[in-house]
Amino acid sequence: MRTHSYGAMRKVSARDFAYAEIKEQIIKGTLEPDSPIVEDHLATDLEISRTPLREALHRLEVEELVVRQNNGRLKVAPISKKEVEEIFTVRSKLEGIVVMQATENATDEDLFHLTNITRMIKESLKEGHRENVLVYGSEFHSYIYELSNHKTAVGILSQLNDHIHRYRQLIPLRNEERLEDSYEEHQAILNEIAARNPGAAKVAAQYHIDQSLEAVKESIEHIQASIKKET
Amino acid sequence: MRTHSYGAMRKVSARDFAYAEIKEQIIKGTLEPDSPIVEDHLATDLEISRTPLREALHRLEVEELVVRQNNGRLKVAPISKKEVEEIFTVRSKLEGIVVMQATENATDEDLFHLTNITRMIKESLKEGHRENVLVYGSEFHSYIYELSNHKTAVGILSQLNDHIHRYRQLIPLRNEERLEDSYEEHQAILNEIAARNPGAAKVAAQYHIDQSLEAVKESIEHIQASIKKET
DNA sequence: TCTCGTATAATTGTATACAATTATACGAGA
DNA sequence: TCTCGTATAATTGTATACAATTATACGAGA
Repeated sequence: MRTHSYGAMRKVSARDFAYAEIKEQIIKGTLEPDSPIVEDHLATDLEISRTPLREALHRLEVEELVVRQNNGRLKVAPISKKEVEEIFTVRSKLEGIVVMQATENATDEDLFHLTNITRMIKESLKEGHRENVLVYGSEFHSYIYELSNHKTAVGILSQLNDHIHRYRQLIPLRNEERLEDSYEEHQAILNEIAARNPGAAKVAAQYHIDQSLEAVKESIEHIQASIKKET
Repeated sequence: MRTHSYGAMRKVSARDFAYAEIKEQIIKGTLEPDSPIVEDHLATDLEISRTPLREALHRLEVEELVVRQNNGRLKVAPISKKEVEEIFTVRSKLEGIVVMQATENATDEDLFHLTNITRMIKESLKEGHRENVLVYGSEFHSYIYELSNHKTAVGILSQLNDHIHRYRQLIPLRNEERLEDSYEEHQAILNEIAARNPGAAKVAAQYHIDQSLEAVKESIEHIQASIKKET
């Protein structure tokens, strides 16, 4: 097994290493949708034995990034328009819950931090650093997740976001203005949190997710031929 | 490994057998909250080897029915009031989504079936078969899950419901009238589905879940001393 | 050439052995 | 008696061997 040795870094188990590695490859698209997974090959690639690998694969199967076929073999999960819609629908509601809680828990310090992140998004936009816009956008959401202190919703959101990140990689956004709209939506969420208005913050958060879904759907429709229809 | 042999029954893997068995024991309370889990003992009990057992335990860990301690050993997940509240909050939103979809998909036949289930709940109530009230109540929800055709939400709901069932086992309901109120709420959901009113059905479903939470919270407060506070 | 059957290879599922880690028992010394 | 240290036992993590299942290759017969 490949070992990194960053000073006193906590040694990670072969299982967790495999889980993280395979998940990343699926999200990045290195492992393409529908491509077959053979335990022995993957174990050799990752330089671990099949025992911890199987535990990692089983988890990915439960999380539906990997699916089992009728013949008992695994493959990388296919993508489907219906699944994207479902994921965003659920995500919208959960982000609503989480933002509402975060609004109630936010201290002035937290507001300051969120304001800074939002400013970074704006500047990245202005300077055309599209990559950074996404990075700070994720940071904005993550910070709100932490603030919410809602372990159940956040746990589910993390899983859903893995899937969403994969779709983002696989389906290039068509609408060039989406990033700017998205910034405005973040700003709106922040404003409502700052105004200590949980209900309005919830609405703003849900609007943000719903708009993201619309953008993704539009992109999907453009390349629909290559996307397998929901089974 | 214990094998059942119901005719041409599909042979289940040791892993899935262990998963189902342990989960049931946790939900039923046979395996009590916080009790330690030792792989070797459990493997011996279930008459399987540690390899498939570990895969099952890992899944239960991801689903948070089992938690890992700092020393690397597993124990049955503790229960906490905060967790119940979180689970019900999320469940409320997801049931809303699912009932709304179900309303849109329901055929007259489906309505007929739901009406029958509801009637069974009513009769079980009248005859004092409290056990059956819960059974048909679950059936009511399951049928709506199927109707919704919303794989993502239903998958999450199933996991949440495992936790809820455990709380139900561990925390006896205090409010004797809850079952009757619950029946009325099912009836209300059914009425809105029959009226083909997705929005109203959603509201009715969420009200139902929110009321269930209130009942559970009331019961918890009564035995609070024995319940570990959220960490 | 095409279809089918069968031998062979590939793959998954499970048990087990062993190394690494952590807990426990217990005696020495105060 | 109490505390600490150390030997021993218990436990987890991983690799590997093998059995069971499934896919593949390939030749015989039409």
